[in-house]
Amino acid sequence: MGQYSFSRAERILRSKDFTLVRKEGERVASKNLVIFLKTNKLGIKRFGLGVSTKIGEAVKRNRIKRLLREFFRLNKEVFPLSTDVFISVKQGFNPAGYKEVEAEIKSVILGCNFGREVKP
RNA sequence: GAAGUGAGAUGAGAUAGCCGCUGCCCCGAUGUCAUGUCGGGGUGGAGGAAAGUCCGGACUCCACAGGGCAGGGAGGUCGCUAACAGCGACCGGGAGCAAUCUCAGGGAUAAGGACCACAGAAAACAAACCGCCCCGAUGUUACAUCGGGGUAAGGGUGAAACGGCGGGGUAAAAGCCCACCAGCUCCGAUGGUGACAUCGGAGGCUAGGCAACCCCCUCCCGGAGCAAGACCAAAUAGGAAGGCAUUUAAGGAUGGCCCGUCCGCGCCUUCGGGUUGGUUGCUUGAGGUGCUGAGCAAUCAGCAUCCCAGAUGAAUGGCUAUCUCCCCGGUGCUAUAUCGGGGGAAACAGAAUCCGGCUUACAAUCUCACUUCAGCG
RNA sequence: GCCCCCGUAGCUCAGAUGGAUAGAGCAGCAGAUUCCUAAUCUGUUGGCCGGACGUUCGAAUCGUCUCGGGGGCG
Repeated sequence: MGQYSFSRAERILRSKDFTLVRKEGERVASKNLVIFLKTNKLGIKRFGLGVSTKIGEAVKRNRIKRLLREFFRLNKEVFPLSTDVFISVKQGFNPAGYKEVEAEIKSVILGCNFGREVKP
C-alpha cells in the first residue's frame, strides 16, 4: 500500500459506521466544513464524505468530493492513527481549487487536539 | 457584399510529467474447500444533452394478462417504426415579397345538455325600443294623443343581431320575386391509395359562437417497476409448499369498482422468510462505422468490419509546466503585428437496467442548402 | 426509480363556477390624538397574478409547454 494511495479499506462503507462517527465522534467545525473524528479498532485511518444536494448540482458536488478525497490521500499524516474521519460540507461551500481546501482543513485539524493526549 | 430562412458538425481547449481511483486481461507472491488479498504490467473509463422525467418500448414479476364499468390518451391523409403524443411526404386554414414558418386540423347539420357578463327592445323553437306604414277613435287644417295591426329596409348596443349588392315589388317592407356574388347541402364526372382538388348540375334561401365545458364518433391503453426480479450467508420464529378433512366466507393474492381465477379454519408431512450484507440481473445492443442498393423522404435491406463505461457511501480525478484562447497596458497603427503583466473548477453540465423520441440549458468555432435586395461582369 | 403540492402587493393569505375597478390583514406613507413616543382612529400608496404560447369577444381563472421552490414513498 503506497503512501499516497486511497484503497477500499481506507473508506467508510457501512451505514452503521457512518452513523457511529456522526453520533459519537469528536466534532470540529470550520467555516464551510464539519469534521467528525472517532477512534476505531482496525489500526487504519478511514475516510467518509457527506455532501447533500443542497450544496449544488451533481458537477459541483462531485468536484468537492474529489478535492476532499485528494486532501485525505495526500495528507494522511495529519490525522491520528486508527481513526474514522467524516467530513460534512455546509451550504455555500465553493472552493476555487485544491489549495483552498487544503488550507481550510489544515487550519482546523492542526488546531484541534483529538487523539494527541492519548499518544505518548 | 448586406439582410434573412432552414439543416447540421465539433464541444472536460491541447500536449507532457508526477501522484491517485475503477472495469477487464496477463504475470508474480501469499492464502483458502472455493471466491480472495497484495505488488507489477497492459488496455478501456461520461454527454449532446448523461439533465427535465414529458411520451413510447424492451426486460422482470404479478394469472397465461381474462370480461365489463369507470378512468386516461390519440384525433387531416398516407407512410415509417418494436412503439409513440415522434419522424417523413402530402392536403387544408393562417403569417411572410420570398426561402420558409405555424395550427389540440373529427363532430355544433349523427343525438342531447350547459354557458354567452355589461350594454341592448331582443343573445337563440328569435325578437317590435325608437323609427316607418295602414286602420279606427278623440281633439281636429297639415298634425298630436290613445287603441289595434303590419314591417327586420334605417337608428342605436354589443365580440356576435339570422347573407351582400342592384333591380322589381309594396301602404311601408321583407329571398316576397329576379340577376350577379359569397356560403351551405346533395348528386354526378375527372385526377389522386387518400386527405382533397377541379368542373358541371340541382336544391332551399341561411343554419350564431363555444366541444382547450359536459358530451358523441373512430382508434389505443391491465398493473407495477432493476430498490423489478433470482440466488447465497449470518442471525432469528408472527411464515411457505404438499396432502387430508371441513366450509361458502370476513379477508388476501399489487390495477379504482364488479365479475372470473387461485388461496382460505383445523390436522399431518416437508421446506425455510422479514431485516442486514454479498453475488447476480449488468451491459452485444431495435449497437456503432464504412460501402452498395430500394425509396422524394422518414426509413429499410445486404455485405464488410469493430467491441466502445459499468460505479454501488457510488470510479472517470488532483497538481505542475509549456502552448492556445480571453482581458489590461506600452510601441505602432485604418488594421494586422510585437513586447510585458494578470486572470480563468475558462459554456451548459456528471452515467446508475437499456434503447427510440420530445423538451429545456449551452462559451467558442465551422459546414452546407436556399430566399430577397444591391453592385460588378 | 416513482409521485404530489405551491408560485397573486414588501410579508402572510383570499379570489379559481371565465366577465373587466383583483381583495383582506400586517408593514409603509400622510393626517388626527399626545408635551413627545407607543397604542388607537381616518385616509392613502403599492400588482401586467412565476414565464411563454394558445383557446375565447374576453384569461389570475381553461389548455399545453416551461422555470423556480418545497415535500413524500420504496
